[in-house]
Amino acid sequence: MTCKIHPESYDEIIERNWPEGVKKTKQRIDIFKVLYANQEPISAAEIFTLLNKEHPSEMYAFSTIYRNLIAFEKAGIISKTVLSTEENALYELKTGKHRHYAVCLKCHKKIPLGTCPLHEISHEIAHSVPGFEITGHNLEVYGYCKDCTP
Amino acid sequence: MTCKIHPESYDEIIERNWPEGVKKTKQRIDIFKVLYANQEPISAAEIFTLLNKEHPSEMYAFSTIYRNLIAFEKAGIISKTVLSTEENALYELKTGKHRHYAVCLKCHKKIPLGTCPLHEISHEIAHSVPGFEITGHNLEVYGYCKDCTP
DNA sequence: TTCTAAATGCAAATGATTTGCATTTGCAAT
DNA sequence: ATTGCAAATGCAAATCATTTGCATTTAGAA
Repeated sequence: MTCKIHPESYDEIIERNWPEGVKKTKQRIDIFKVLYANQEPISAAEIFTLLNKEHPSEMYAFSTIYRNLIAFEKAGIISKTVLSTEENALYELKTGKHRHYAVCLKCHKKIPLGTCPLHEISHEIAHSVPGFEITGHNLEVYGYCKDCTP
Repeated sequence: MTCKIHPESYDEIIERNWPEGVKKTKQRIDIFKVLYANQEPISAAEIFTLLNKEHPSEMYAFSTIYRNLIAFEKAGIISKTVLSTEENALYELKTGKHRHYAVCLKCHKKIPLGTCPLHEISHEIAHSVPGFEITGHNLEVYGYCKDCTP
């Protein structure tokens, strides 16, 4: 949570959230910034476009972006999501609690569900597949957002 | 439901389930049979392998399989599922009610959940994204099946 | 400042899925 | 049954997201 009286600089934010054992490079810092600035999960292609638009002189290679997204994911600070309604995988900084989205089929906006609706019924789900050890789940709600109601 | 006294032949099953306006070809019928015989959702690659193993003399092209899966999906008799834990899209004949699976991360077995756990809480979900018109959802539970518990 | 393992950029490889096109086939009208 | 034509097929080539190999650059420890 940003504080109005002592606003955090990116340097401070990065300092405080940087994962242990991950070398700080210009590219990684810039990818982190894009993820931090984006309130929605974002694709590698979008990160690529943003970075190369923002820094027209430099080059941020696709492979670098993918490799670093994998590095961040392994380090545990971002999560990767694959949605059946999106052609690309999406990445976002972890917020502590896992999150699901309502995805607009038209404009592709992603609206976070306030809470995980499965949390309260996790016992029943576990009960319905006896002998199966559940380690996680994915949920994707789709339809049309307020601006795109057909 | 198959009847023991008058077991249905594939011909009868196909006759009764064939979608309106879809031309019957050898390849389509064989793809249908594979889908019908499989209790689990199956990938295009698996269908390809099964068909070409079963009919070594003929050739079932990948493109034909994909095109016909699309045709069946458009005709409304199969559903396509994209799981974040599987590299290929999966297809299955529709059973009337939609279904979700617990997917084993090791052996990739898919165990159907008895009921959709979201059905009973659909109001709350809808309520949590006001103004959003929900048209569907995907749910994927993953972990380790009884034979693969680590 | 020096050194080395790790990170980068680029181009080429991958792997699932799609598409173009020439040939074949289902099936409706004869 | 035969014919005709739109639709379906097989094949190869194209896509498109993602990954990988390799020569070069760079972060950061010594």
